[in-house]
Amino acid sequence: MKLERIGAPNFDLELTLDSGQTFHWERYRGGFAGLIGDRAVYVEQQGSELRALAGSAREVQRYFALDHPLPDICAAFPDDPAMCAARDYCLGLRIIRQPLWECLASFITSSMKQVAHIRQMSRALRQRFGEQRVIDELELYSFPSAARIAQVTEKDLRECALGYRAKNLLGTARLVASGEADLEAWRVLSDDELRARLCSLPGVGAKVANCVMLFAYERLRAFPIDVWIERVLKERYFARKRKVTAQKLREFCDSYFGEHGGYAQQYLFHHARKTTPRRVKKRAAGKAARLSQ
DNA sequence: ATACAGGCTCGCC
DNA sequence: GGCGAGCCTGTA
Repeated sequence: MKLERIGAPNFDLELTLDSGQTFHWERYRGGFAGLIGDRAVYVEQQGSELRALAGSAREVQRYFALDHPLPDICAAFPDDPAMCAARDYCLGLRIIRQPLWECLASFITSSMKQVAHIRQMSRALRQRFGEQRVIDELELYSFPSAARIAQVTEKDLRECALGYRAKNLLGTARLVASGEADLEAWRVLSDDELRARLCSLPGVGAKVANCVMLFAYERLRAFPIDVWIERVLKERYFARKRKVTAQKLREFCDSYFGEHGGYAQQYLFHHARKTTPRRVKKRAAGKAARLSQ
């Protein structure tokens, strides 16, 4: 393989790909293989450089958001213990720029699923309905377009283990394929208008809409609140409060974390997910089980 | 085995 | 308009 060198200071490839933003990159040789849009890419990290086999270095730079001023963004985080711990843990984690449809579709399938499950569904959809791309000695499959998914049946999607998500994905694919939901045109909308449009799609609520805004539409204020973040916020920012409503959390996040709230969220999220000891989770589950007997 | 996951939606109050 | 239950499936 003949690899191209791409300068990538303040970037950690593995950390970024393992932070729950995207669900299809595979470890390959010393790096990762995946697709950027329709193009197969191999990329590995060597210190502050990437070595890539890709059609275009610009696409790689853009996808991994190497232009984001990461040190400035991190320096502007609120100065509190939870945030500082997350910042130190997540050095080089970037919010990437994904294709709109792929990101939207992936997060529609993510509801009530762990990362491992989401990856399986993504793989099944790609292998059945995507287009094959070969890179080095590896066969990859692109994420099927909305038009392609709009052609298949709910049963086909259920065979990809989507369960009740099949109906939502199909419904949204049809709206996008028909042009009724024009994802590209929505780029010009304000955050609030964009969120409202996204939430009008089947299978998309506030959480999924905020993920798509953050990971595809480059809305760096967007702050998805899932069960992990909710736990972190309640423990670290509302420790003494008894009752914290969803709306209170929402208002707090939007005002406290500010302009780059999405980055703050991703750092808090990843830190919590990777440092919460497994045995604590198990113990909590076991305790609940015993209590219910 | 069986509870539970990185939610959305609908029906009930 | 807030709250709870149901929805599918793979994993621990």
